[in-house]
Amino acid sequence: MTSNTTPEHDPAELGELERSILLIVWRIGTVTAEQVREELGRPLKDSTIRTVLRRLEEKGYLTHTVESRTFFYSPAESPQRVAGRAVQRIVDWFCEGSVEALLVGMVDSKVLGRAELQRLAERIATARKTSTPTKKEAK
Amino acid sequence: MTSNTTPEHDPAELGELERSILLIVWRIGTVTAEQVREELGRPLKDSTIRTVLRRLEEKGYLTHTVESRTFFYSPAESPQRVAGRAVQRIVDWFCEGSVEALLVGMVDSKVLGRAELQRLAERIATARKTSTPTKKEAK
DNA sequence: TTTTTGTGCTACAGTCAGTAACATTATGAC
DNA sequence: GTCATAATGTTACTGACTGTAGCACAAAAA
Repeated sequence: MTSNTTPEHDPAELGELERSILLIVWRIGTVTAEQVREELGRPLKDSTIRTVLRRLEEKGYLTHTVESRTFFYSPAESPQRVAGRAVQRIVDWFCEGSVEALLVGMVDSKVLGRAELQRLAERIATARKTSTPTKKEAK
Repeated sequence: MTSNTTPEHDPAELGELERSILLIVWRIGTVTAEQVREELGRPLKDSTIRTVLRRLEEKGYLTHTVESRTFFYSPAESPQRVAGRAVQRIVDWFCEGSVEALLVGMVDSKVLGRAELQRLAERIATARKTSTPTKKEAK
């Protein structure tokens, strides 16, 4: 089995608060704990926010840099990429690895219509690589 | 507020064992606890299996009928449908509701290639409605 | 009526997210 | 140099949920 240890973080394993905070970071781009606290509607203690930010980093969603003793957190990956992997997992678990089965399921459960699917596929297929270039490095 | 308890089960909130068992039910169609135990490789107590089956039913994944005191569990929904909703959730959470963004993300994170996407879209768009009609009743 | 077989309830340990207090340390003011 | 300030590091508690199972009870079979 070559011990395929590709734990890679697991998008669904996020709690409500974690997700809220992650969304904020994704929206704003780079933030401090204080900023996050202001953005969140809820009155949470400073340490709470920082704990969650740390956990998000441990889980691989964020990275941080230090600037004169202050932590600045940034996304480690674009939301789309995370979503993409999340979907991969769903495909593996529930569709026996078949993306097609998944797409069928999406149509089936009204997540998107057939026509829409085709239209999007078309658009994406012909799209330039200009979409969500999290990093501009060309491999 | 009218106690908006629309928990709707949450595909990602399944544990390992729960998922294993759910997969078995999906594969076989209708099973008894005993059958499940045999299918599972692991040596688990009977009560364990039944507890999990019950929880899966509570969560909405399974239903059961009783036949002369024996429980027969069946899927409440097709895996594809469940997967479809799971994806919907991902779209809502990570892609701000844009399925397109998700598809882009999938392409982006190599879950599927552009060409493949288009091919599948084509196929699905022109497919018969023959896919997984879990229930044919229209409510 | 005794045995068997299957279910109904209850429970306990482990993990994890939500939440936070308290200790520590680096900065800058005086 | 000392003190206050601001930020981080450490640790912890609670509740929910999953894995796992024991035990009492009822119905069917022997």
